[in-house]
Amino acid sequence: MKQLKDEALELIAYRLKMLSDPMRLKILHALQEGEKSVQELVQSTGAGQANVSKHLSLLAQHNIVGRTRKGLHVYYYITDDSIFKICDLVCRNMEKNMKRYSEVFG
Amino acid sequence: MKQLKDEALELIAYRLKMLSDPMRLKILHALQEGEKSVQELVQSTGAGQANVSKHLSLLAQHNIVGRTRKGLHVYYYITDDSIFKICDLVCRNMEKNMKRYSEVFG
DNA sequence: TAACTATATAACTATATAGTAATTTATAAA
DNA sequence: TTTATAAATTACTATATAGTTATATAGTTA
Repeated sequence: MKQLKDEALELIAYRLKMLSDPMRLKILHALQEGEKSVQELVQSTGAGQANVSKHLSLLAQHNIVGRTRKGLHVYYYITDDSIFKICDLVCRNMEKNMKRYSEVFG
Repeated sequence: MKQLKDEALELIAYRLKMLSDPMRLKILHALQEGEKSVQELVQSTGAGQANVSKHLSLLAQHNIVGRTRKGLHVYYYITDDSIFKICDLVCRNMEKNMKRYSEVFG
């Protein structure tokens, strides 16, 4: 087993924290279709513009998304696909738990 | 692409939140060696007893760890191995970013 | 029973952060 | 230039939670 230093654990935790917010996941899920402007994301998520911008800034800082300006619009796109693998893992495990739960309790 | 409902995103986020804390990761990492008592975890993590207990309760609520009492001691063990796959994914991606960073900035 | 040990819980403090409203910055077009 | 629009930032509020101290609970042994 690999011995992880405290510092490494902090980095991992900090990165996972990026993914542990429903609105950020919603944004990332929307970006899975392809790059989108902030406005488009505001519409598709139903969140406020400032809020979406802030989340996107965070995600960009962590190299989870990238940005390109095209005229007035700034388009964001996903640069780290591992996000979706992580979500899949979580989903599969939740399903497994549900299944076990229903087996035990009928 | 699978369309995820808001509720599903909240569940995923809530679960990932469990993994987005350094101390919890430290505890889980220690448990990777095998089941451990609260006391042992207090020692190996250097955290306070109440703090460790609280984190373990949270992890147990989310079916990430299980517990067995043996006399005075309560032993915790991991029930959800996907945690480590998730951490591996995060680690690998951080390495990739580091590499890219050093390529760009020397 | 009483005394002791391990764990859990309650109450509290301090901190982090999601969301919002208002403002600023950046770009485009009239 | 002025006007308009998109995005980012600032300042603020409200909430959640990590950590701590003190206490309660659960189990063991004398």
